[in-house]
Amino acid sequence: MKKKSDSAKWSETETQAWIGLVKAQQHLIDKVEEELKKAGYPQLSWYDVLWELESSKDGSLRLNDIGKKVILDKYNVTRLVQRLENEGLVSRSQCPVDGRGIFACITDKGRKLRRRMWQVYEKVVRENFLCKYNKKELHEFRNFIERIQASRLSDSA
Amino acid sequence: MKKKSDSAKWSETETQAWIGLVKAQQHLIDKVEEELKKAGYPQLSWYDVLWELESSKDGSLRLNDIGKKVILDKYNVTRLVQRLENEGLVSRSQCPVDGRGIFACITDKGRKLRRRMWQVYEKVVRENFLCKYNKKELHEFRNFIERIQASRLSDSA
DNA sequence: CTATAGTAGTTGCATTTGCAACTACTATAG
DNA sequence: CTATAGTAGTTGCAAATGCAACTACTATAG
Repeated sequence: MKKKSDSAKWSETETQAWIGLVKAQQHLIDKVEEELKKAGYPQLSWYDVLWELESSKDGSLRLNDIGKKVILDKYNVTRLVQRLENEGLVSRSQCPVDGRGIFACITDKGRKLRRRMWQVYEKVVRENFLCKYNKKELHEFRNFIERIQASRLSDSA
Repeated sequence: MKKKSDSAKWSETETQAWIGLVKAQQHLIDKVEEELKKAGYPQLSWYDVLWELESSKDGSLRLNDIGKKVILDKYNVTRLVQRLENEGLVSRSQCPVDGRGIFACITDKGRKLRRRMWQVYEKVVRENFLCKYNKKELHEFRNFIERIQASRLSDSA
């Protein structure tokens, strides 16, 4: 009557679901990156930050909050925002209420770039992912995915 | 009667499915990496290569084939295998039939490490992903994922 | 056989990331 | 107010990755 951690045995379905998930997502992301580069645009991570800024009130966020939204360590946020600033895509400013805080604010140039990158991004995702499912299926798919998220959110709570 | 690329508008479900997929997978991978590190083991990419070797005939593969299996550019394969060799986890040898080819062959030490890493890896995936679904759901999930893969395979054909 | 194109793998250089230590500020305890 | 702990952001150094140029070999064309 043993039952130690021979949990090590996975069924075919389990393996395929996990490996499939990893490989499929990697492939999709690689494809997006590839197309962005081909079009002469910067990395997806730049897009992510620009997008978060654009969807925020005032087009600005504190570096710390950017880090949470795009899941990036703080030192990487510092540097990414630095690069964005060098390209004139965002501007930085001190937080008036918290002396430690730094705001990044998207510029017009940043907004324009994001919009152009979106053309490429959205096309890849539509043609390689969204188009594979009809409305009902996509809904189910989203529900499946949400279950993983659920545990993530409660983790950080 | 216009209909240019204002494909740019996504439904809520589309957005959530895509963003959810990306974030969920990123979270899962981060979690695996975190636990591996916490346990004092190397990166997931090391595991991937060791696993591919171990599941191959003779425990060996050509660098080129490793690259295809784990989706890594050739220069990264060279270096990753170099690191694995430095740690005594694989050994390298010339391919007898193709003078350009190099084989990497997993060592006993490599097999042992992979097995130990698997303990950690499998636990994270089970507790954060697999456990969210029953048999039937997992099956459906896999089928959803496979559709993305389908296009990937035909790409490289 | 010779020339030419293609493939496998490596390497130098620049960029990006991870880690740990650091500064500067805020929050809490006394 | 002072001390102490915690948070936001930065930076130096090491490791990893991307890119392009390179070597060495194989495959094809003539």
